[in-house]
Amino acid sequence: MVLGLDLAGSENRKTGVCIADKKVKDVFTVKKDEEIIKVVSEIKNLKVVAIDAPLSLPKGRKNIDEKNSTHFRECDIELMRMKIKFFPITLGPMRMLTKRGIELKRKIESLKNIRVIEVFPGALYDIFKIPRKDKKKIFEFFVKVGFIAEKHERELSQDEFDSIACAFTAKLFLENKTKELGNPSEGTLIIPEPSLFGFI
DNA sequence: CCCTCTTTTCCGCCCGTTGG
DNA sequence: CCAACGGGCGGAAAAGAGGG
Repeated sequence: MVLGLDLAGSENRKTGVCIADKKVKDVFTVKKDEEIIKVVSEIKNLKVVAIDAPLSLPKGRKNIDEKNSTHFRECDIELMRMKIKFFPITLGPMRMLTKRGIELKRKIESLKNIRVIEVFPGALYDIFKIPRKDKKKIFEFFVKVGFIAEKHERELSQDEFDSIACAFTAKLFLENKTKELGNPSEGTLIIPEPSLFGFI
């Protein structure tokens, strides 16, 4: 099983959660870290947790709040070179999200031996040429690749779609269909193998 | 629920200047 | 006279706060 999390920066906002293996089993939202930990601990045979949030700091930056000119990790620079747009981790609310992501990764890894990876739905959408905010197109893509059923009883939110994108990236990761950006000693970002476009 | 403002950074584009 | 370089400006990216 894999778990996709579209992490919010604050516990007052909704975090998208997607539980899947070959297909999506459940999609919902939660708010507190405590609830996320509960979900993680209850899933049997959980292999990978894929989180949409920065899970590391650039080398040369000890603290996220420190004001210095280091704003990017190697994986961020590689993303930039691929012309995939994203917000720097030092931008306003992103600082909060980064702190929460790093802390959550630590909590999950201390819980049991689960691989926690950083992912980015925006990169998945760009690689597969789906408009990032077009829920209809995103839904159609996941139906086409056989990850979700054609009918869903409820309209899903953007947070939930993003969590599905995280879970899908985790599934590709287990199938060795992903690319690891950056340096493992600093922290890496897992994205779908770009050459998959058109073959999936 | 929705909208608007703010945050940081880089890229792309246009225009002006400069040097060959 | 024209190409090449560079500076300035606008836009885009994710998310929270605050107000409707």
